[in-house]
Amino acid sequence: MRIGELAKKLDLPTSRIRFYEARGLLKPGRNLNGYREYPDDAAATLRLIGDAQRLGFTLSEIREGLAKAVSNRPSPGAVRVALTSKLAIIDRHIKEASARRREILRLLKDLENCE
Amino acid sequence: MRIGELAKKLDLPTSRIRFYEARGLLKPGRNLNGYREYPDDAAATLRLIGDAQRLGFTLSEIREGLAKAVSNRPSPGAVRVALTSKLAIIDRHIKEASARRREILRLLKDLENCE
DNA sequence: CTACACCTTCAACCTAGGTTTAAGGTCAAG
DNA sequence: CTTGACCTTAAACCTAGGTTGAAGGTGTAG
Repeated sequence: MRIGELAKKLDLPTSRIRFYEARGLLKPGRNLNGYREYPDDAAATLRLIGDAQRLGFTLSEIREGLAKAVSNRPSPGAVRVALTSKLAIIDRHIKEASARRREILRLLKDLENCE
Repeated sequence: MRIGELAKKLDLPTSRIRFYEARGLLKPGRNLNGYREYPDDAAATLRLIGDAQRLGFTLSEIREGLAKAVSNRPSPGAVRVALTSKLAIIDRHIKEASARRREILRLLKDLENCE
């Protein structure tokens, strides 16, 4: 599959797919004419990248994860460590956002009292 | 007060204070020698900027808010609109983070079952 | 007079995650 | 042979929020 078809299938710009490759997340083969040739599972990899980003992983972290996944099949332990540390980050995130939320509610309440 | 003293008082680099000025958030006076001279309330303004950032406002939004605050005293209505729309953004944020959290917990559970 | 701390500006650099543009190669159809 | 769609690369540009460095002025103490 060439890059245009892959991009269309996943509805993302070709530039982003090349960008991920530049960041080391993908390593497509090449046709005789130099065109990138993607295996069928490239779509799944790209979806995985999107999912991981949504879970809060950076492209560097995803690159490392993918590298381990291809080399020596990731140990469930390593995956658990990664997920657990990300969970802690998200928890902190939620706590901070909740604090901001309370603060804004307080400000809105103050505002009511002075109108 | 000069920039160094102000920076020390708030424990932030002078570069950041100049950066905020470049973004239009501060407009200090100048001494005869060209040094920036800050009124006492500059510290409060800088704290306000920090608070607003923590509440999720961008520097542009804060600049607009400060501009309205000095020109024609912000109407409580305008402030409420700003806070309410920010509240909606934070709520969405929290919802998304919670969804990510659940997803990670699910993955961790799956991991337990396959160990 | 010399040090030294403090101040100035402007421009370059940084991370993160991309998009846009320029210049050019490939390939099938008409 | 030309046109158009598709592909290539490198480099520039973008937002957001800054930091860093170079080159030089100011002010005070010894």
